[in-house]
Amino acid sequence: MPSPSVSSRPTITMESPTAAPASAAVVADEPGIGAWRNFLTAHARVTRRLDEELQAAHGLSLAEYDALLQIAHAPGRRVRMNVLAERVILSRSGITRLVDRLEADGSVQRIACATDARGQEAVLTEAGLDRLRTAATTHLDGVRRLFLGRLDAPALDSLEASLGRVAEPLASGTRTTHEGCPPVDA
Amino acid sequence: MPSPSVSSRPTITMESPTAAPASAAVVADEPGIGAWRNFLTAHARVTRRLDEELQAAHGLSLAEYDALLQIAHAPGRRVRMNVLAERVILSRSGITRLVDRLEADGSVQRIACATDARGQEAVLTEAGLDRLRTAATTHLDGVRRLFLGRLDAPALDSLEASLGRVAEPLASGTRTTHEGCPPVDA
DNA sequence: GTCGGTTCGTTGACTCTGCAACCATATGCC
DNA sequence: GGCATATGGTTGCAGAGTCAACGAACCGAC
Repeated sequence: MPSPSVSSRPTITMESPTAAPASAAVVADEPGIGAWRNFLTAHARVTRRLDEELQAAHGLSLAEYDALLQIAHAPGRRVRMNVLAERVILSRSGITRLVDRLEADGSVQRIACATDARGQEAVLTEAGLDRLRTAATTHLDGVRRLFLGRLDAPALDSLEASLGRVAEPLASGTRTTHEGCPPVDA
Repeated sequence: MPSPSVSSRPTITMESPTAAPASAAVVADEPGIGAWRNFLTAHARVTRRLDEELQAAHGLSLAEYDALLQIAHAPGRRVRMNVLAERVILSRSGITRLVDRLEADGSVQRIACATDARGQEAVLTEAGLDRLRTAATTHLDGVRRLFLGRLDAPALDSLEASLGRVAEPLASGTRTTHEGCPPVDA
């Protein structure tokens, strides 16, 4: 996995009034900053751990796992590269390469889109589904242990609502593209 | 910046009882999973945006900003590489390289640790402090706009508490190393 | 002392990601 | 139909991160 990075909290303070050249301090103790920092820290630590576990047990990165999951959820188990990129939150080139890897190991197959000649779809293979299923037990176990298990129901609800409010407005431009190509089979 | 990746939510379901080879579905609608997904999505989207802004306006990545901030906070504005890595949540080699970059642009200087000959400390230069200060306005503005501004005080408190509980237990081994080398100057 | 095991920071090799450029196709307008 | 523009996916390249291996220094037992 890439890597996190935790930040924030500046403001200006004087170290010592008549101090040497090393003068002003930089820290903001604005209210809410604690939440922000914990947000960053929690994310960095938890995802790092989950990624390690997933990698060790199944040779999958979190991003790859997520991609498999997204495809599995899609109707017909196929998704346009386009849409997949947006869901996994990766650039288009990033998705191209990620799907390359998944295709190389047989978890996914690329097919041309029936209605748009420039389109490609990633479809989950049986092998990919198996892979996802077994990986899921590891992953879910980790999520429960490291995240869900630390929080009670009200906290989870509150978290979901709050973070939903944060995430929503940043949804990338209104998607016009349909998630897959039209019904192909019966 | 690296990159996120959002995941989760498996379970097994049959698509259609007597369906073809493409059989089981994978999705878990375990309670709490919504919170987890929003957590991942919110983080991915917000940090991506903040990173872009910081990069565009000041040529700093979020990780670099964070490192500068951590150093600025430390007493004497110097921190052992060691400790810095842990705070920024980067591997040791990652920190070595990040500090390389900051040193190259004059924001930081490396000095030998007085009490431990194998140690190095990163110290903030005046230029680095300026850089941090100007970047801070951009960054803080972004954090307020994209994160803090979406949440009211109780939500922030709850978030801070919840995510604190998540992050805490994952703190890396009890740090014995002191954050900097002993008092060097007056 | 000194010897074995650790810890510190750096380096080399590699992986993953994004950006910009690219070609192919789609779409709207004339 | 024919052209200008936008969109979809891939590719070259560069940036940033990890892991494993390394030398140097520390630390404790003997």
